Amino acid sequence: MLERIMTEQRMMHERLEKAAQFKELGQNPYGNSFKPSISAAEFLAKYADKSREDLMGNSDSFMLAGRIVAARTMGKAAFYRIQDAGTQLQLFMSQEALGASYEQLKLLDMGDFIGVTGTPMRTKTGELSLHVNGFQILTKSLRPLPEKYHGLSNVEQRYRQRYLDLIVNDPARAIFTTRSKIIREIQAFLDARGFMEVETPILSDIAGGATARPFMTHHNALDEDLSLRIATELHLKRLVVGGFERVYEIGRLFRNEGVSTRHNPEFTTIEFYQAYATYEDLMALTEELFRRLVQAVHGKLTMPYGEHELDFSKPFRRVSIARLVGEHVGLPEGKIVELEQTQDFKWALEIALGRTVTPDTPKLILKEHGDVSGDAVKSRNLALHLLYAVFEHEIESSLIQPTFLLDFPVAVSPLARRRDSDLAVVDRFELFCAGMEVSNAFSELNDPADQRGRFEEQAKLKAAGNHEAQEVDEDFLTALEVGMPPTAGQGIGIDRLVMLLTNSPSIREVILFPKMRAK
RNA sequence: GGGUCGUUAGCUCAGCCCGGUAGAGCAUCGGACUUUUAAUCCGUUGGUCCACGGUUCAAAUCCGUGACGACCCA
Repeated sequence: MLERIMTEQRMMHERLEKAAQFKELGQNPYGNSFKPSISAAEFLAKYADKSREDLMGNSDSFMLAGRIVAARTMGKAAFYRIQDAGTQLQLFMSQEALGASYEQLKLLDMGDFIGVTGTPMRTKTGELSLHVNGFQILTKSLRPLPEKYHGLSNVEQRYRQRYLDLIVNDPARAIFTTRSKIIREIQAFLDARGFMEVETPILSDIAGGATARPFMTHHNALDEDLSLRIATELHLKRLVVGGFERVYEIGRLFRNEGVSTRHNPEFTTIEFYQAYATYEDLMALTEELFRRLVQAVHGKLTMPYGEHELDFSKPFRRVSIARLVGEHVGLPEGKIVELEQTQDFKWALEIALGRTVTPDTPKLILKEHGDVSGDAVKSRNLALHLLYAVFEHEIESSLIQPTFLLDFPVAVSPLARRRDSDLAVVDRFELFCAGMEVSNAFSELNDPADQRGRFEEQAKLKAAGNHEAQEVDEDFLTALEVGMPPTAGQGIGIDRLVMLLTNSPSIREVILFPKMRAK
């Protein structure tokens, strides 16, 4: 009968049998009464500098627990290896020390959790180990672990059964401990500067604060359609209106778009807002923050990403969109300066043709702006929008070293403050590293009339079929009418930041449970 | 949304071109072994070859469709 059933089921059957045998011996295979007296990491640290001779006859007794990840039986002695919170410890089990219970080793399998008592020792080859004089089953594992040498490399299974990945793949585990550390560093950095961490709604009447298509849902009792937030921006700014002058939120956002190595439908950002600050203040703050993070993760101010070496030690480059495009198409310096100041959208169009993501992108941008003739600000806004499209398609991915991108057109910045000296441009920057946008910041728009106009522009786009455009958020406008102090705000994509700092090529490597198609 | 590649034992993979009884290593199970490090040695079990359809005397293999995944592009 047993011969006919599948391997894994047969293994499970065998392991259930062993669990039953433990019960017969009076040991609960899912008991909960074992209290370790030391962790594996602490144990190893405690005796790290003790030699084999030092430890001979040592009678310090410890209780440790962990999952069995290796077992080598040599007859009357055996070497086991347990993993406790990511640290592995070798156990020396001998018939001499264990007596009759040595036979019960046969009831153990890879993956079981056991509790052991024993004394420190060093083996012939010098490995610090625990000389075990007693053990008990803590949790019987019924399913086999991945293969010990090749481990688990099937990417799909690594993501779907992340717990297996975490058990057997140390680098995967390290990414998530680093992720946690990065978030803690950011919190400490902001807390030390008087910021307060807050939580704002995920369920929104209107999904605003970003250009993205939201997920829709419905509240039954209220019979209301709701969307999941696509940004935390508008709520955080309401809090600045309310007098919390330095706030931040680390939170999950949801955007109903494609899945790729850089996009997961739910992802984490931090947004922070500081009253009486400008985007220039935030550039200085950002440099400081990124240096601190790189230092905390790598212990120095340079770090690898893919084939590149990123250097955070020098002041980050600050450069306008127009200058990068001018350089990209090979304009002489004089012309670049001219392009940075340009109101000549026909010139910009000439440059943009054939250099955008689709051939008709420039056409669509022209259409969006309508007739701008005779209006210097509108013409300049359009020109810079066209150049921005070139940047996105041809230049963005080549910004390897930390670079602040400046002089965004109003058209692509519906929530940012206009520059006093240049009304087509907003006081905004984006930070790029390793070809990725990792941060976006600006002096906030707090003029309710201007904000209403920008919302209305967005609403027009939405009505014309752009699912990513925003709606007019009357409640937010009311808040601005009450009055928001001059403020600067910044958003940082935590997932991309972690990708950057852990040299991970895919966002799925830094999200514990990335979205996979339902099976 | 498009292109390329992939899906075979619990895991890691061969086999596919060129159709002919389903393979290896690890894991499992049994045995030997008191200092191993992917322990070793002897033996053993284990399969809806992603699914469906087609071609054929015969399909893991050739063809088609679909599912899922990875990467690249949008």
